[in-house]
Amino acid sequence: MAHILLIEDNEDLAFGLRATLEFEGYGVEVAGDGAEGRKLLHEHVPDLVVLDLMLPDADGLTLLGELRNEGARVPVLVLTARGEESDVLMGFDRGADDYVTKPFSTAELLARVRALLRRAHGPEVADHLPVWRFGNVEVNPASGTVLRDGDVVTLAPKEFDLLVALLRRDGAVASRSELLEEVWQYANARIETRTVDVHVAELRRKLEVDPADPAHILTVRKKGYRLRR
Amino acid sequence: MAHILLIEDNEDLAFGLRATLEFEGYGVEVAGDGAEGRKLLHEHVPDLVVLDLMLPDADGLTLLGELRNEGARVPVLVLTARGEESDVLMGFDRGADDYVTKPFSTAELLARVRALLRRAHGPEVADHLPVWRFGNVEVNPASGTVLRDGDVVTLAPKEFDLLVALLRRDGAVASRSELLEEVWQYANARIETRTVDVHVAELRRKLEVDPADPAHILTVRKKGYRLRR
DNA sequence: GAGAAGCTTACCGATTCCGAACGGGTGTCC
DNA sequence: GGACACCCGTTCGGAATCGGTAAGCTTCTC
Repeated sequence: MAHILLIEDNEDLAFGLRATLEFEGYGVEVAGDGAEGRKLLHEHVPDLVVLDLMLPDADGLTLLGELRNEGARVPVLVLTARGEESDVLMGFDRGADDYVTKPFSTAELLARVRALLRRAHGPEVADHLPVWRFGNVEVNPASGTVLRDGDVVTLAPKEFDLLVALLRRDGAVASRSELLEEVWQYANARIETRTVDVHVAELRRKLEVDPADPAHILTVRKKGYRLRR
Repeated sequence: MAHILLIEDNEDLAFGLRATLEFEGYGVEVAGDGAEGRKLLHEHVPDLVVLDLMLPDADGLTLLGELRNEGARVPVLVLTARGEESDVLMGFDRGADDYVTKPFSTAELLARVRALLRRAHGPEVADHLPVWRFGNVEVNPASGTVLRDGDVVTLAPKEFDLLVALLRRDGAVASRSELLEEVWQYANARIETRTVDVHVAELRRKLEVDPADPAHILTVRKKGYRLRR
């Protein structure tokens, strides 16, 4: 999993970007100002830095200059407001690898993130784990997040593991004992428990349009459960 | 295709297991004793080993111990007779990944084979089950679904298992007692029940164009039933 | 100590199963 | 060809099984 350090003082924007990047399967750390960013950079070098130039304290350009003076080769993607072209040029001078001007689309940002990661690390880092979709649900195994109609759905850990176990079957039936072994780490499970059923019910409640008549999380009588895309 | 090495000294059982596994789409090699198993293991490392603990010569446990001492990481599924739990525990000590106790059902063995392969190689190796067709019917054992003219047909569990049992015969006749043992797990089936007939009738009703004059699910008088593709 | 997560229990409705019974079909023997 | 024995198809209803779910308990975390 590729790790991204996001240095952004606007809390709302930081929150949204973190969610977006995490959902795409990146590990994300957020720094609220230049000082914190500097600290995190020295703790753990990420695979990519997303840096807002308009920071309150030290300001992003200074940080960028420091980084390059220290010889750090981590790719940096700069966020800047439109009409600050002088800033942008200065950013390139000091070693930014790419930039996007606000307001930008999520798709554009992600495309540039992927491009930078691929340039720096090759496709294996940029093209991370797949995102699974079924119906109106998107599941991101790398970040552990699930979206339904674009909204985050909170799943308990076991629920998430169960969902992934079903997804990994790619439509094949998963028996209760297989699931108990895979998700619950039971050894050689004989089924005298309804645990799986109860958790499946909770998944349906959270993810199905009509939990009583599920369209995707299906029961195969006498055999187990399977997930239809 | 996943390759399985079967180490089993009972010829009848070995024959049956080989047929079952091959029919499921696995490549199967059979060793009749521990020495031969050792030889085949060194010639070509399989994706999975199915090992009967009760071998005549060296005995399975020794072989298993040797395997692990050599650092081989191939998953091993152990077959053992019921009531040999001490053997089983020793098996786990020496590195068996799972076990089934005899007598076991075909379905259970296959489920555990799939589970082990999935654990070791991921779903792409485990779940490449074939789809069977006859007439306008398509049977997908992985997802437990049956299509007729492209539409889903709902089969009861016993009906589905019966259909699979007939398909497994690949056109050969299956006697009522064989079917009772395979699908119904009757011990030594004497036929004083019409159960098989009733379920065959239901299959015909759901799958045949003209149930009264079946084109595929055929009666062989005095012998049993067979499925013509 | 409040809340969340996870598991078990218990109950209900629905499906499935299977024996019993009957009737139709088939082969055989005279 | 006719009668008979046997084999198979089919229907039916009670009983067993299976899965959904609510409720409550325990454990763990913050």
